[in-house]
Amino acid sequence: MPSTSPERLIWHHPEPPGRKHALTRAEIVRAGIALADTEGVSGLTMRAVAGALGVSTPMSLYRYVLNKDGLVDLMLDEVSDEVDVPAEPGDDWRDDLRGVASSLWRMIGRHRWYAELVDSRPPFGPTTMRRAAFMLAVLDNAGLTPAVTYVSLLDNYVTGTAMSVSREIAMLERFGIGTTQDLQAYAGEMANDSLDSWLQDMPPLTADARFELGLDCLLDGIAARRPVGRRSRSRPSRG
Amino acid sequence: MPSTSPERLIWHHPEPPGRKHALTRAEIVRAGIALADTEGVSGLTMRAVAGALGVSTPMSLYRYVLNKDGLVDLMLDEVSDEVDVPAEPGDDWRDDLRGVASSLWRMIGRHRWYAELVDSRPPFGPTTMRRAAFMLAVLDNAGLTPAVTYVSLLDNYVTGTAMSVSREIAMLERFGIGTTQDLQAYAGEMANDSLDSWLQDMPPLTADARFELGLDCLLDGIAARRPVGRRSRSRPSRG
DNA sequence: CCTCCAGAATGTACGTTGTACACGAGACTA
DNA sequence: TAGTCTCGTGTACAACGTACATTCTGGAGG
Repeated sequence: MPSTSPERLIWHHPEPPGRKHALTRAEIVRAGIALADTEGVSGLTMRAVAGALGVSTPMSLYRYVLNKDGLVDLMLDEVSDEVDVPAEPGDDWRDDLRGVASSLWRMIGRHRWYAELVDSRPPFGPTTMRRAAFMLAVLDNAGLTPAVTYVSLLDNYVTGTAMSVSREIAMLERFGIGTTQDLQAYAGEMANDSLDSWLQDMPPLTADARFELGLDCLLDGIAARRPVGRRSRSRPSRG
Repeated sequence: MPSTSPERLIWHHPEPPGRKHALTRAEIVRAGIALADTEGVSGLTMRAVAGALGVSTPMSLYRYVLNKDGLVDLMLDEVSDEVDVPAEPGDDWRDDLRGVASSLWRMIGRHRWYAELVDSRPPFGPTTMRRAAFMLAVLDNAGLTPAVTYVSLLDNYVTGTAMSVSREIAMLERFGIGTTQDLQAYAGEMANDSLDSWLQDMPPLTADARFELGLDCLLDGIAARRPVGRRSRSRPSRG
């Protein structure tokens, strides 16, 4: 149906064979990650990455990473490798899913740009797909279906919550709105002022605690949908 | 703590008093919404909005909407008004929350750019806050705490799921990846090929069905945390 | 050693974006 | 009718991604 020819993805472009003093794809990706960690998404420009590598022009990078989207894809997949994914599902599917989701959550805490960028790119990196495969196996072993939907549900929950936290941080940094009083100032001006009383006892929950709470809610809901009398299901092994 | 002076928000800039042949803030916002509906976020440029209004230069708009972020804030709040928010909580907190979340979901379906933009802006529009106030009242009446956390949880779920769907659509449009076979082609190349067997029975669930499923999971989890023996709680009324 | 050439880095340039600034035309007030 | 305020315009700039042509360089063949 799409009339234009499809865009190219970095996964179809292997790194060019290196010579002596050449740049490396890994080096560029590392520099991009470091830059995004410290300067945020808006600081991640091709010129800045080139500058961080001591290279005078951004055009040098294009040989290695295809284009900026390619660099972003590689960065996303690189930090995805920091997520702990067991080799095999364990005894308790809840523990397995909680573990992966929490590890992803902590990774995003170290790389806040991840949540902002992941939704704009197709999630086809190898480590991302490894995580998905693990979660699918866990759900499948537990007989929880539709497994693909649940994986997407959990992944979206983690990144969505991280986005929400990022927005709160940005609100504080960019608009100076952080305290309950600040919020009341805004709320009082424009909205139903019954909001005030709720904002008064805003949750003292940390971001981590809110994350855990929502994750438990989701897992409860998934558990409630487990077909009765169906403890596990085995997959046909493939050659 | 922030050293730079905080950015200005549109909510502090009332519309300038109009004269005869002047533009209107509402007109500009409508044009922006129409443009984003048809062209997507990338098509939403100040020049394009000006062009759609028959105005020769984008600078004309700046008197009315402060800057592009201001326009986006106004657009977000304008379409938020399409969400059905009852005046008062009803009998069943689940129905109330489901209703608002579903209405928000349908609104985002009509304005896909909403999910992409809402996370980048502080949610201080009047209609957005009205929705939050209603959900807080519902949760509070039902004795479900921490209410603010649950509101954020539900809102994030809706927008996060919409983002996920948007990404799938973009994948189809931009990369030509839509069918199960396409996905397998990518998965097979780079990842654990046990993925293939799961992708084979990818969910025939529609986006709407997936949304409902996840929403029910969340509501189940929230219900499971309701303090026993605590049916409802009344708020002190305020002058 | 020198010569040569592919591979690597550079410099220049273009189109697009948001938006600052100064100007001029039109409409309301006196 | 004269003056002032409001509003739309035109020009311009910095920063972005990146296409293209050019220059540099390091290692192989003589």
